[in-house]
Amino acid sequence: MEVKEITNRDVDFAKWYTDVCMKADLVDYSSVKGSMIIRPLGYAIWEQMQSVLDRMFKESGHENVQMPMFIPESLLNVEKDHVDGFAPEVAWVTYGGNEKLEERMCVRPTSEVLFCEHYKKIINTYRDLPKLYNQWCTIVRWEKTTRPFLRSREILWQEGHTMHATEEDAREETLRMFNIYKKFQEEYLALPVITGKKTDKEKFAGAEESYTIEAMMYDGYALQNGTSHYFGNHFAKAFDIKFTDKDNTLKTPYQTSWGVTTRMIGSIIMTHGDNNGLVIPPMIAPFKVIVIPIGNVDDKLYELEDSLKQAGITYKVDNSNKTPGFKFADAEVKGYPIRIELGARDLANNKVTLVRRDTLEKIEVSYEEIVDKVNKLLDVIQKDMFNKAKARRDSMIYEASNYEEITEIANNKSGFIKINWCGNTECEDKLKNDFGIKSRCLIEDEKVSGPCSVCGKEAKTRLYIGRQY
RNA sequence: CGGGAAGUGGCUCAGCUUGGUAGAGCAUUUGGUUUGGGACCAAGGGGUCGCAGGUUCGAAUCCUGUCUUCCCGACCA
Repeated sequence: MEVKEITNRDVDFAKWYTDVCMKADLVDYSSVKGSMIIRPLGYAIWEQMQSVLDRMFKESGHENVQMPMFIPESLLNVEKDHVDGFAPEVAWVTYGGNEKLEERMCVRPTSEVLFCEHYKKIINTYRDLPKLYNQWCTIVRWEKTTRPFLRSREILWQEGHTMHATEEDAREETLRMFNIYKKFQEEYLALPVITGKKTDKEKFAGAEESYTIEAMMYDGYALQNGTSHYFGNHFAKAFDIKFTDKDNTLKTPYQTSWGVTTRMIGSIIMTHGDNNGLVIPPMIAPFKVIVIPIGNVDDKLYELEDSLKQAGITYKVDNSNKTPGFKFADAEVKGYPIRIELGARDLANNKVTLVRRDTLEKIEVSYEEIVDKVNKLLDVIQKDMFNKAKARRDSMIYEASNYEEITEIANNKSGFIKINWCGNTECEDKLKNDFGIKSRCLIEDEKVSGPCSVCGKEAKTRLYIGRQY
């Protein structure tokens, strides 16, 4: 075991990020570009995310299924916008063994068409609706530039695909899942996310409306952390999915899809991490506590383990023969929310030392009150992490009412900018060409006052813009 | 996919210019001493130099191709 130096976060943020991924043992590279090996700690974090989200999905009536990983070319081609959006980045299978396939198949980049093909078979009457399916799987998108968790070719995710009898139901579902994502990321991941509708230019290929969860990283860049799409009945029409409604007429159902990926792990790293390494929010931490025995304290250690188990607090013990200093540093790199220093010297006075990972504050408590203090501290850490991230995010949101102001901010600051927008794609293109800045999402709860901050024509809406990963 | 940099024990790197058959630190193993912020002593093990061709009597070193990683850009979750 080795704990290595981490690049300073403020000197080289990109390198710092990679260092944390590698040195906290979250991932490793494989021999295939963009296909990451997710190591035990990284995967354990994903499993935590999965278990919470899966419960939320099931509580809201969804069922898990598993779809094939291959999509015949002709099936992918059924919906035009969809193909156009994904064709450039799909991987193709052309041989089965030694035989060339009659029709090539892509490895799913997303599974809309597979669900539609299946829904066509199983949806006949309004009694079959809604269909609320989800699957946990991997998808493949042949990205050119890849980075651990942020952009890979093989992506571990969850995709929900639902069919509804009415537009209202489908729209409601789109927002329901959008809100579940938002709640999950705020409450569990301690990410102060910005949420809203995507502009037409930025919405999902084939969708009528896309809602996005945008997190702001430490460096002010945005990371799109989840999306929920309302499809209307585009796909249903393209796939000729029909059902007999109560009024005995044939109708086309309405569809949604929504997904989040292991990219959320990247968000946690880049939002909460510091120069000592990873900081995992307690609610999602696979192990809430790391116990570091110092000297011979075996009796008390077994006792402590029993109390932690009884209290349902997940923990690890570092029993290696490294020096305490080494173990402290290692515990910090890996981001355990609380470290318990169980030392002979403290115990002689009936004390132990708790150390918060988020603030590195050391707290002396009596041996008897450990479990109680740990439980309270976990709550405090979770809240403090959210508030700290929110304060930082808020301090990096700017306002611009005209193009000079946008230019000034874009050239000198990092973060999101709120602007007025006329609704034309040309203005988005201009921002992208001039500054590499893209629309994040519409701001629907703010009134427009003044002209479009880009072109000066009449503004229709408020808009968040910002650079992204 | 364009521009740049780099691939040598597990890790970080030296050696390459001027070809002669691989070296350091850390990690690791064993024994011992240690233990409250990245321990110490001693003795070991481990690589044919990303991969594939080529030049040569001889290639880590020169040439070509390719793969991977990092940075910048374009594209995208």
